[in-house]
Amino acid sequence: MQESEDTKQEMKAFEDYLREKGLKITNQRLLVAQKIFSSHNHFTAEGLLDELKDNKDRISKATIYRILAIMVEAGLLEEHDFGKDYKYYEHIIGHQHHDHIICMQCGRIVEFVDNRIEELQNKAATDNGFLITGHSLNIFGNCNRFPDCEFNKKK
Amino acid sequence: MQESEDTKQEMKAFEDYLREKGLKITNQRLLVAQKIFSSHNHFTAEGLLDELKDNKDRISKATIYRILAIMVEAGLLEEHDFGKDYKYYEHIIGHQHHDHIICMQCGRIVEFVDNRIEELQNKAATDNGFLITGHSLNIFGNCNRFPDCEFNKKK
DNA sequence: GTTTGTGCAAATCATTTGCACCGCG
DNA sequence: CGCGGTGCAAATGATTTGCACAAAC
Repeated sequence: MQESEDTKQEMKAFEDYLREKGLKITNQRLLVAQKIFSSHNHFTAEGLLDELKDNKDRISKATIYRILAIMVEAGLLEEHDFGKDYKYYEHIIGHQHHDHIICMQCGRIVEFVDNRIEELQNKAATDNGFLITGHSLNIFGNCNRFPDCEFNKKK
Repeated sequence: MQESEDTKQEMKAFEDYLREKGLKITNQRLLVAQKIFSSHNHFTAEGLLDELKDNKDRISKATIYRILAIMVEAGLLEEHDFGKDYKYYEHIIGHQHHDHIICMQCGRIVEFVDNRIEELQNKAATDNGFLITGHSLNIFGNCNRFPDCEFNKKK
C-alpha cells in the first residue's frame, strides 16, 4: 500500500488523536486507517473486512467495528445511513461537507454540494427554535442513463 | 376510538387497497389502521404495540410488522430512519410531503416544508444524471430552548 | 372448504460485548 | 510489568420467518 502525501497527513492526524486520548497505536489500527485513507469511496464494515482478508494480518470483525467507532469519534470518519440495514462509512478528513445521491439500481453514490440548500436548512432549523448540530440529506434515484450502471453492487 | 371524517376516508382507502390486492380485511388490520389514522404523530412498531396492549384484543408484534409493511406498500405510511436502531412510521395520507427536524435531546420531531430546498434537490439530482425517486432530509439539533423539552422521550 | 392471516417461538443479521490472552508503552 | 487491545464466540435488539391453528371469503 503506497502512501500519498495526503495519506501521510491523515495517518498523522489519527496517530495524534490516539496519543492524545491515551489510546495505543496498534498494528490493526494502523492497517485499518491506512486502508481507509487510501481510498475515497464509501465503504461498509463488511467490505473493509473483505479487503483486509487479503492482508497477511487478519483482523477480526469486532476489531474493525471498534476501530471504526474510534475514527468516527475522532472526526476522521462519517457514518451514513443510506437506507440499507448496514452502515456506510466515508473518510472525511480534508473533505468539505457534502450530501449524497444514491442509485437504487446499482448503489452508485454521488456526492454533491449546494450551499443554498445548506443555508435553507439552517434557516429551517433556527426558524423552528432549534440549535442545529447536524443533518443528513440523501436523494434516492436512478442513474440508469449511465452506461456503466451495475445492479446490486453495494459494498 | 372515535372516527373523524378524515379517519373514515383513510380507513376506506386502506380497505380498498386490501380488496384490490386480494388481501383479507381482518380485525387486526382494522385496529392497527384505526390507531394509526387517529393520530398524526410519528411512532415506532414497539410504541404501537404498547398502545394496542390496552385494547381488549391483543395483537402480536409479528402482525404489527406485517401490517406496517402492507401500509407502507400501499403508500399510506412512510418509514423514517432518524438515526436510531429502530424505524419510525408516519401516516402520510392527506399530508403534503415534508422533511424533519429531530431534537437529539428529547426526540421531539418537527416537520417543515421548504419548496426551494425541494427544487434545489431536484436540480442536484438531474444535474448528476439521476432520475429522482425519493429523498430524505433530516436535520438534527437541540430544542433546549423550548420549555417543555423532555430528555430521552422516544416512542 | 380453501386460502390467507395470526401468534408464537425460533431465526436473521448487523453490531456489540464478555472474557482470556496478547502486545504496546 | 500493567493496562488497554484483540479475537473469538456468545449476546443483543429490531425485524423476519416457519409452522400449526384460526379466520375471512
